[in-house]
Amino acid sequence: MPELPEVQTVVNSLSKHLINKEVISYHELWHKVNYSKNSNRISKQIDKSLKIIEISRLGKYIIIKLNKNFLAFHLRMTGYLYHADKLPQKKRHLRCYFLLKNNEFLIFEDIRKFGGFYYLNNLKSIKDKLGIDPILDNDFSTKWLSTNIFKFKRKIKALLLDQKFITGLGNIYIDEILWKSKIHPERLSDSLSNIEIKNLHSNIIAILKKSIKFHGTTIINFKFDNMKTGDYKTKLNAYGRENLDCKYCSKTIIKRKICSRSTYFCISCQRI
DNA sequence: ACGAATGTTGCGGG
DNA sequence: ACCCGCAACATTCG
Repeated sequence: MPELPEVQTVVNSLSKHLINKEVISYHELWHKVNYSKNSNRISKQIDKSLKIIEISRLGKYIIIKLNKNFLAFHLRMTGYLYHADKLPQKKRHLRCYFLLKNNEFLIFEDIRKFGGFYYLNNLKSIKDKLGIDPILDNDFSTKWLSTNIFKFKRKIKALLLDQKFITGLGNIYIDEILWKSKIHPERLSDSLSNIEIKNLHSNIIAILKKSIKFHGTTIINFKFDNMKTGDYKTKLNAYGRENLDCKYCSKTIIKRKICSRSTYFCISCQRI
């Protein structure tokens, strides 16, 4: 579920609570939660003192910098990473947690078990999977987008879903961005006009920034900071609005499988 | 009751 | 290159 704005929201929230906190112990309740399969190393490192230095975002990864090594969490569909001063009452979806000094916790819950973390010496393997970041990377200009978008002949939705092209976008925000840009999701990337690319570029930035301001979008499961939810859901113009009127032209928003994903778009504004 | 759908990613195969 | 289907899971909805 979580895309760039939701991940940024989690990062901002965690930063408020976790900087300089000492890690006392690690507890794993679901064996696949550590993608690196090196949980014994975490425990060894804890014995030699482990401390949280900084929290940041790389694409949809939450990076927790420790005095040695990094945790790189991915929430996938239903992951929920948060700080609390006690464990959740219902442990059903608890997958792992870190006990911190003074009886605080860093808790990872995940209904569908797709989420988890890497425990790494450096972030190279993560960075290698990711393209440009539309919010954090100053190189993401209209010029960057036009020169790179023409290198491919792919459905624009497929290209925007590709984390190695632009990192951080997912199904909801792509539908929102393409709706606002009046671009059909199946348009081929090398067929876009300069003006369409310019709009696409500015809408990517504007929509992501606005959503971050509203703490992201909660459809069903997204939560941050011990049970808070995202308010951008009230701002959605395309995603989830099947059979409702387009807010531009009053024609109908339809839902169709495109790129194997539910895709919402306006039959009139977004022509192929 | 059962099949389909859900915001992600990675893989294999055509 | 590019696209598709499927798998990893649990839960909800029609």
